[in-house]
Amino acid sequence: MCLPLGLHAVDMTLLESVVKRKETYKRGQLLFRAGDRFDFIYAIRSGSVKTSVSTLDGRVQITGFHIAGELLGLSALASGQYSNEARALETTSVCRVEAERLDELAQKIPSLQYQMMKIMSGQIRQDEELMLLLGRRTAEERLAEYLLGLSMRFAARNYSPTQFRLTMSRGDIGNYLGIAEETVCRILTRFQNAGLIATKRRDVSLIDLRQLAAVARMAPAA
Amino acid sequence: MCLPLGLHAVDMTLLESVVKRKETYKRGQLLFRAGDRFDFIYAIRSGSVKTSVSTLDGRVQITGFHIAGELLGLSALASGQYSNEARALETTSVCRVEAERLDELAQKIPSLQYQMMKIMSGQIRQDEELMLLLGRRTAEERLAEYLLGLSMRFAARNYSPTQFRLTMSRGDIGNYLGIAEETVCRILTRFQNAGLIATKRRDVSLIDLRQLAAVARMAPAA
DNA sequence: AGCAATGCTTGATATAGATCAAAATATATC
DNA sequence: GATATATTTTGATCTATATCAAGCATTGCT
Repeated sequence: MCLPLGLHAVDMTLLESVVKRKETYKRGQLLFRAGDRFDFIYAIRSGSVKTSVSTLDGRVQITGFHIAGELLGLSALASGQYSNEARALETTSVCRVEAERLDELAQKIPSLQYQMMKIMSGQIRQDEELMLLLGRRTAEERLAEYLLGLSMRFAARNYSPTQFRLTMSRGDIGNYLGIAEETVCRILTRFQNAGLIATKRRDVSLIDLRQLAAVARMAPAA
Repeated sequence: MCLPLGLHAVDMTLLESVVKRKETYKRGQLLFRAGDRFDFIYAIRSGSVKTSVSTLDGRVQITGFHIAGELLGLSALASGQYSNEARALETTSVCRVEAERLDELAQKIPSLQYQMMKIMSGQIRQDEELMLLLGRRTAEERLAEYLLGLSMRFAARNYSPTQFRLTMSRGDIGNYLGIAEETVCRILTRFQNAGLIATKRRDVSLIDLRQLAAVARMAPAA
């Protein structure tokens, strides 16, 4: 099933009725753009997606990388328009829930709204973390934290937390972390020389999680 | 009334029953801290509040300044604990809604949950903007945008959009914008010399909104 | 298979803004 | 009302990271 919302089985069939199944996007394809009318909430089934916002003069800030089980489009609820754009990083399969039916549906399934609020609350918390990162951390800390964050998300989905493939480019990572592409490369090299990680292009192994956490100045990734 | 949620009159009386009225905080007092059990949603009646998150080693990032009509504590919903801390910048009066009664209440007033979702959705959007600011803008742009943002919020509340008092210190502003306190001062001086603003300590007048918007690289503040 | 396009890496140089230091002004305290 | 404390401002110097530049590796395309 598509939406990891912890609903009762009864509610599920109701929900199924508004979920349009299995849209697929190829690498580079847009799911939606900023300013588009709010049509759907998206849930990622497989693959990965980046979301971004931009200034009028064209500078872009990537605001998140999203993998299986995560929801997209929530910030459109307030205004009826998407505020960000979402683009597939690889072949990606999603479910979509029609926005219009969402109100109507929420009346019937109170727990749905509650779950969605929880998800949005979690999103706000995550955004606060990213602000802390962008405003207060050094480039090394950012990258170490980034790798550990990915690691934990993969772990939560029963993928290897120490070996994974980055679906985003160095440029995307740098943009997301507020540092230059070249700085990303240099620091990855530094980490590699220090024996913290091994990289080969987009494949990464985390070798010394404890020391990586020390660099990130976080608690060790339990 | 305290909560600007656009509810029906019928619902209002219900809501009143869970709203504890009129708590007041003095400058510097804490409303809640990160890690505290999630007790209340706060709505600001008057005054102003800063919210912040911190790293384990004590670095702080201010994530917002909040004025009358705004809600605090929403990000605690997901985990049952506040993720940030909130501190009064001046004498501040708030209403509090008990978190426990919120679930129960939401069942009775479907539109309440919907309104709260809209507010949270708006918060996510605002956070995205701040990320864009922290990740991609120069110090001058940040400060110009900051002043214009305040201006718009005051305008929306029928206060003067061109003359207001900053309730936060230069240090707070710098922290929020991800720049040093000294840089805030220098740039304010630069703006003043260029005839964009006038400052006297915490009192600010915006003189040339159009040019300020040009510096911020935003659309003119309609 | 071979070529083009894209993405990654490393090096050299430049700079925005941080940090350090200290004076000037305002606010709080007794 | 005087002294102490905190905030703001300005100046001098330093540094982390950006930018510019060029070569290398990989992937995709015909």
